[in-house]
Amino acid sequence: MLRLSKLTDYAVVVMARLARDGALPEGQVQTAPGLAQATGIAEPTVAKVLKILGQAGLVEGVRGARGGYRLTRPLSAVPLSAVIVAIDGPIALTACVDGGQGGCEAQGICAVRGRWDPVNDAIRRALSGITLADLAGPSCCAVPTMLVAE
Amino acid sequence: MLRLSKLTDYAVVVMARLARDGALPEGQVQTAPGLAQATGIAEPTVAKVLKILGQAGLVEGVRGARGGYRLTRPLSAVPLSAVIVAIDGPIALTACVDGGQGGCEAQGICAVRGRWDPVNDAIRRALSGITLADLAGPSCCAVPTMLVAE
DNA sequence: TCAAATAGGACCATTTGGGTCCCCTTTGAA
DNA sequence: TTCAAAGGGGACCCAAATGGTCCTATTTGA
Repeated sequence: MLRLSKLTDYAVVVMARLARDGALPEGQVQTAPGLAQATGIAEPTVAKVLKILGQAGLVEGVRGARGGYRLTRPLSAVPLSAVIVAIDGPIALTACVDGGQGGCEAQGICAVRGRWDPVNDAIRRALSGITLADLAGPSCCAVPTMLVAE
Repeated sequence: MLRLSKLTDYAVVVMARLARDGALPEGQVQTAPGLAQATGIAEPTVAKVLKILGQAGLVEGVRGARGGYRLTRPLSAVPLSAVIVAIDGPIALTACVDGGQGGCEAQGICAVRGRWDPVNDAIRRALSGITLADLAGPSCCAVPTMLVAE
């Protein structure tokens, strides 16, 4: 189905939510449990996503009591591809592309060897042109209408 | 990694090979075992791929002795997206998009609801602009250099 | 009449990813 | 000084999707 992982989906939702108050560096932080409740995503999962995003530098974690997370950049400065790369790894449609180094066993025969690059580039270009601000939209900062029960 | 399935990869390879002789309708057919040997892909897998491609109308199967498969269109008339859709199903990055009908349980909260469509469109556009001829290239019709041992 | 080849579906095993939990470190507040 | 709240990092388990194989029926040329 050519889908991206749920984790990536969650990451987008969490970051969109994160932009609500503590929009930028030095802004107010939000805790993982709080984000979990606000988004309806299970708390351990939110924590996991935030850890990964932190390692990628997309969010900044503040440790200790009264700690939490904040964005390091405005949503408009975060291309969707950055989130995908952070969560899912490099964008490459096939396993036999660059870096694979001996993955495909039919190298001698494969007629399309080395020709996937234009495809990958096209995908990357499409995903780089869309920012999280495009996904969140102006209505992103509206107050949440409800919280999930359980 | 945002990858497509191996089956799709196989399909591209098989179709590229299929274009070698029996390029078009009324052309010479090639058998599944023959294609398997020519591509280095396991024979049952090749058969499976060809069946799916047949159902999608991308190849035409000829039954009976001396049967086989041939392309229904030249590679230049087959967008990559057609193969992906045939094997993997509709191209949609997230599960919560059109048709999902009640998939996401956090509908009341989700800030990015209904905003993935532009992304999906961008991907579809990128994949529709590339044909199998682009992937196979002029060198596609060169004789295979070797066959895999086992 | 037989053999070759497709058509279709059922089936199993493996892998990948989703999700959870644990312990450690940090740090503000009592 | 102590405690509690929160992030950091990793290990672990389970399940769903996928890859891959096989079996049977049907078709058709020799």
